[in-house]
Amino acid sequence: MKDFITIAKAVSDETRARILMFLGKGELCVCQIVDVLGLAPSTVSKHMSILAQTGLVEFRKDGRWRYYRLAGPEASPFIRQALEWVNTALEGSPVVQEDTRQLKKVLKKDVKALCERYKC
Amino acid sequence: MKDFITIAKAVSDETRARILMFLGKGELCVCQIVDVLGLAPSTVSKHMSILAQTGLVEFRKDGRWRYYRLAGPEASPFIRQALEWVNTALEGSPVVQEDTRQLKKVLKKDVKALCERYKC
DNA sequence: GCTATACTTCGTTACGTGACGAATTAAGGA
DNA sequence: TCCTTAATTCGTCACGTAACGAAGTATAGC
Repeated sequence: MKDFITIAKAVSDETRARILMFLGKGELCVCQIVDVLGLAPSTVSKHMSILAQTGLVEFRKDGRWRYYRLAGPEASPFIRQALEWVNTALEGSPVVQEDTRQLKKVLKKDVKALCERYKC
Repeated sequence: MKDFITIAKAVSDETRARILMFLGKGELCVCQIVDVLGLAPSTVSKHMSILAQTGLVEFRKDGRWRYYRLAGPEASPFIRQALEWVNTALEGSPVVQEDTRQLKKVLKKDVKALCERYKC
């Protein structure tokens, strides 16, 4: 029960649902996610740690970067079911479409260029 | 998106998830649900109105009683998918099993007898 | 080692939400 | 008509949570 509630709460935040949708297109580092969402890095980091703790996403470290991706086929069936539900419910949603557009822009940028935000 | 978040939030409360599980056994009036959960009628009423507003449950009025049931086949596909997800995730859960036991006791009682609570 | 930088953790603030009892509404029955 | 009662609505309180910036951690490059 506890696991279910944790996953359901993780999914029921709009920002996290958006992240799950555009993360379906491929793995991203935190600074790319920050750029798509337009939120503070600390906020995004918190969201990613919540998603990772539930098992909905996984990550790999590469130097200073941390790349997040959706949980793979080895994840528990009901994690998979949750991801499928989110996907079914949200594909075609205007918010998700706009995020997809934004993601394309972000992917064109050099990863290094993204980090100018930290120089402020 | 908004609909999805509303439904996900509705489902991500433990009390409401429990209600959805034992409501699968058949329709119940509010006072029966109150008796299974052991919560205040006002609290249960609020939960039911949240569930009804999302479309996860429906109700019919019969005199002073209001009978709630799970959404039927005519509900939107992704409401159905949500209910299936909850069911898959929670069937066999100890909390749900205990509620099922409690429900059996409640169903043995006369509906009138349940309402003694209001006389206190 | 030092600096820069990608990310996380911490502390604060504002807002959302679940619990309850009291008051209100609606429907039977005397 | 008045009373009882099933259920809801309202007001309040405590707690959870999402946002941010500041501070801390870890890794790459000089």
